[in-house]
Amino acid sequence: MYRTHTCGELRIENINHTVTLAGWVQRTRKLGGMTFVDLRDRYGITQLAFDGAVNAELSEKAQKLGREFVIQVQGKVAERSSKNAKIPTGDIEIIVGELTILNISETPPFTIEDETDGGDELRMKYRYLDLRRNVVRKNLELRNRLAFELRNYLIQRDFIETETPVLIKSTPEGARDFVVPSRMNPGEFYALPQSPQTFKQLLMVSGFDRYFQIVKCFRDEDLRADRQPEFTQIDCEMSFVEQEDVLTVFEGLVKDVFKNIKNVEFNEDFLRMPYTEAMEFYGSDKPDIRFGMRFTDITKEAQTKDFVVFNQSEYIGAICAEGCAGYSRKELDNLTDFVKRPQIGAKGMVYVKYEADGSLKSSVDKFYSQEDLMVWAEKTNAKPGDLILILSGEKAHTLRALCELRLEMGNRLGLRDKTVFAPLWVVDFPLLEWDEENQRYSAMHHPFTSPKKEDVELMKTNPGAVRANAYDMVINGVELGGGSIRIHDKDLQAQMFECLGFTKEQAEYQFGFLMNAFKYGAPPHGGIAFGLDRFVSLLAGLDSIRDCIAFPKNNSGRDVMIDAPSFIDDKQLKELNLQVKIEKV
RNA sequence: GGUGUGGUAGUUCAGUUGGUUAGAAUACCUGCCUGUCACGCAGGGGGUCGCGGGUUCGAGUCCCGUCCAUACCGCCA
Repeated sequence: MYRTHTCGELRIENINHTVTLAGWVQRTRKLGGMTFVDLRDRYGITQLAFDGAVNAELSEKAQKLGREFVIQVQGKVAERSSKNAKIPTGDIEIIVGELTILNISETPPFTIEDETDGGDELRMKYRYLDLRRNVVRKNLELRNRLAFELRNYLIQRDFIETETPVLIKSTPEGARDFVVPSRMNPGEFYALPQSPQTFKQLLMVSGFDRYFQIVKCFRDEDLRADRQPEFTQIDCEMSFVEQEDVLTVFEGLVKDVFKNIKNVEFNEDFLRMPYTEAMEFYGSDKPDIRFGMRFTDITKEAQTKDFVVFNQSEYIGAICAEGCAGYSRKELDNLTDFVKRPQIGAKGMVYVKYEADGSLKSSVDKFYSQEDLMVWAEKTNAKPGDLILILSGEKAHTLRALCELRLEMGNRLGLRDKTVFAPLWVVDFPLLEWDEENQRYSAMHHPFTSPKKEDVELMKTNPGAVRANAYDMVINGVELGGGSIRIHDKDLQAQMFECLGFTKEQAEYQFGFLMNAFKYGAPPHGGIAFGLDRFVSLLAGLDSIRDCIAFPKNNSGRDVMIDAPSFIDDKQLKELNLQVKIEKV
């Protein structure tokens, strides 16, 4: 038996017990005669004590232990003469009688501490060492807990977890597919699923009624802090439901999870915000509503004088930053530079300071009188002491820039507290969006999303105006999940493909199996999928989803630990009937 | 594909206007130390300044190119 206890469980009650522990050497402290070793495992740290006066040979052996050696000790639990209140096992130590080195270790390239000295790149290369650190392990424990709570909630409500294939068919819609060559079918490729979308719909046709799956999905697109090429979804689908039913079940799930894991209770129903409202007042389809600072459209009020910049703008929008009238020229310049960055691309920023004495001072005083400015102040609900920030230009761009400015001001004013959670549903998304590049409509959500009944007629006359039965769950500006009520009628599905510019033949080639299934009694159905990685990082307050994934990819989609992707040898290529044109390095 | 930031000891970083032998902390090694717990004290070893080219009497520092990392934009139904 390697151990009788873990390194986190011995307490004062265990005094005089003879125990065996095994773990990693966190650190040794040599004080001449006495030697102390911190022994670590997943559960904690226990101090080992060696007295040179009692057993010189054993003490010498202990002094030679290096960091991260794997050892086993047998000894007696003793009360410490000087206790350590910082750790749960701090009242006791092990007076070691036997020491076995199970494995030696090279000195690790970074310290295995909560505050490690290792940088991100190094930690990824030695991820197995990084995972020994408490902070990273705790993220994975939280992930496990979340998955448990989700399964628990869903299974209690008759959802069946069903696996769907990973080797499927490539489709041109949506994200770029990862593809896998088929050896037995020369020249043909599987694709890895971007989501199990069509399979879960087929399960509804099969009568499974309530399905879920915690499942890996794959998208071959550029990465971000919150985007990995393979990521995990909580994929769900239900039959005989309308939008309201889906929102109720999954609002319940989110509430349940927050209560059980974070002890956070949402007593009110989640806000429902139409897409158009989110765009108009937050410039985003995933607004962070932990704070206000909604946009005010002052286009009409601002186009009253000879200020050419405003007069040539399609849209002029303002936000009111409470208590910021005291901002210095330097701070305002800094904000202006922020919105002028190429990523945001505003041409400039106009400010109006509503001074404490009630006067108004702006960067456009040359053009506008106090009375003019007061109209803006009233419209934005500004009070003395507030600062009004104004951006103008082409509407969509300006809304987006204003969104960034609002979030930046939220950060500066400390309004984006990671321990506060502000959930909402964004609803009534457009069914389609115009794709400039391909000069056609594409599905905003996906091609299986149903249009609102009252908008179906518009599909022929004004497709861009059709609203969908689609919804996103957003918390703190993070799109946690999204879904829709699907099309279950083969004719409507055919019409949708037509809207997307598919020929009948293309639709048949890509999705014939689905439309075929719809011929055989498809029930009304809909569902939702949550991003598990984003969910965990939201709960843990992480900046990147990488920190809650055991073995994540870097910014270029590489696994720097195993060094993937990599070239394959000529024999493998030949079997797959593939030729690679790029020279191997 | 684009923009910004970074690359100097095992590691995290500093390095002034281009100027002597490139520093600190930490880790590592040696010695001392019987109640430490981020132990302490003394000493020591450790550098392709990412790579290539250029300017210069002289480049870690300036210029050009390139690679890598990272955040964002495009992209991600």
